[in-house]
Amino acid sequence: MSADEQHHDPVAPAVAPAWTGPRRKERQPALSRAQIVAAALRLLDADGMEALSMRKLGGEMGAAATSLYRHVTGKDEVIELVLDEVCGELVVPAADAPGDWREAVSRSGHSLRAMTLRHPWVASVLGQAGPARFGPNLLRMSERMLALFQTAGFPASEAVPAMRAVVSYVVGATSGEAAQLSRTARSGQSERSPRALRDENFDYGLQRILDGLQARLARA
Amino acid sequence: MSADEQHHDPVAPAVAPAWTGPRRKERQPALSRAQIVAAALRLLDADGMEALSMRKLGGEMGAAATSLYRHVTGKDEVIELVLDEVCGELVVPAADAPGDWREAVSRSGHSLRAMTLRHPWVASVLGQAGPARFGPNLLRMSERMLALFQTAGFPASEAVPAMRAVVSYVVGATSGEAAQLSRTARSGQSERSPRALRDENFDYGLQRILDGLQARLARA
DNA sequence: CGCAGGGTGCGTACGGCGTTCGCACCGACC
DNA sequence: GGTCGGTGCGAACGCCGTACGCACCCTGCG
Repeated sequence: MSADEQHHDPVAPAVAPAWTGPRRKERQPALSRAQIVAAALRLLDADGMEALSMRKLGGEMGAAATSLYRHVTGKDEVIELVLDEVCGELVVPAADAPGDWREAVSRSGHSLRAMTLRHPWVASVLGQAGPARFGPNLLRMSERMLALFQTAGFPASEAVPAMRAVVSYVVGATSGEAAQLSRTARSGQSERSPRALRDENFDYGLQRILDGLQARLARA
Repeated sequence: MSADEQHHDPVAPAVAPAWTGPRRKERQPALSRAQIVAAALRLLDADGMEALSMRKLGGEMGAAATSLYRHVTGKDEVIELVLDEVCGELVVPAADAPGDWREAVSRSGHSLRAMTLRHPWVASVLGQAGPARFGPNLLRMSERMLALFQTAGFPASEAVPAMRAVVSYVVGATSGEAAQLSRTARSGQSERSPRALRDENFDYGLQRILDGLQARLARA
């Protein structure tokens, strides 16, 4: 897993040497996997899912669409890679003391929501088909979150459903928010409901779920 | 709503009368809004979201793609209409006695999940962008469900977030299920987790949310 | 120093998509 | 019988994802 970890600067044009001079055209410096992911992320964040096409993605880095296929199997893989990239922004506390689980899960849920609202296209990916295969970042976050429930004391048969309850709520709630957000963004007008109220409503549901899970845990 | 209920056979060439004889081609019998919705539903249920194109939809009823635009503004409207059509399958109990709210909400949640699993493409619509405008069926169901929370005794400021909590969970959980389901269906192999276990896991999360909401209600 | 060979960019092309436009035709109404 | 609104549709436009093969460059070897 995790092929290359270069990643320093995806745009740096092989800086200094005058080179032999590119004969035919401005030869692209690299066009690597990492650069493709960075460019795709730029397009997605700027204009959403429908703005991501292989042609535009190539254009974003001054290359032709078909060149991308040397580095990536297809559009699906690009989306998988970008999704895993932004999953690196997630913050899931480590499972230390059993007593901290509620606060830790709450923070994780808010972190997932915040990431999705920063990158509203994530909702389309998560809500629609879900990732076919989990990337390393997403996998790591899932395992960390599951550990939270396990060390909290949930029996083996309940840890997974409990985690799924929280994640499903966050994904469902945030998908709706992101859709509404990008719709108002497209139509230009200002938000209908202020941010503070949306935050509050989200937290209301999350706390009710945690209440239910906590009660269940106490009864064992 | 529900313009005409002909529908007998979308290919039948206006059976009995010799007619004057269709001069140029086999003239289609009607091609109405209701027929378009029915044909779209057939395609979607059979082969999922990616199988719905205006050309295939036309072909399904023996017509050209462009003919559809006489009855429908575009593909988006087709999807809106079909979504609202299946929302007619939802069962949301009426808000009678305040004490029945938990059972009623639970039934509503299961009904939404069952409908979505019967029509897995619904998850793509709900999870991705959500309906831009609510159709009459969806609107009616939303109002009925909100009434459930209001008569249960939730204060005005909490009824909406409480409902959203339940609906968000159901949508999020079911999207994941539907995606996994259609993925295994496409790849041909049998289901990885048996139906009974999936039902159980879904109900676990739903009951925890209801526990949390019930506790909140009791504290007021 | 020359040359083979693999990696890489890209032009072309194919099939499909949503949608627009103008023409041809039908039934109904005056 | 003539007109006129409604309707189906062929052609076309500009997108899309992707397969294929050619041209080029860099590298490593003799």
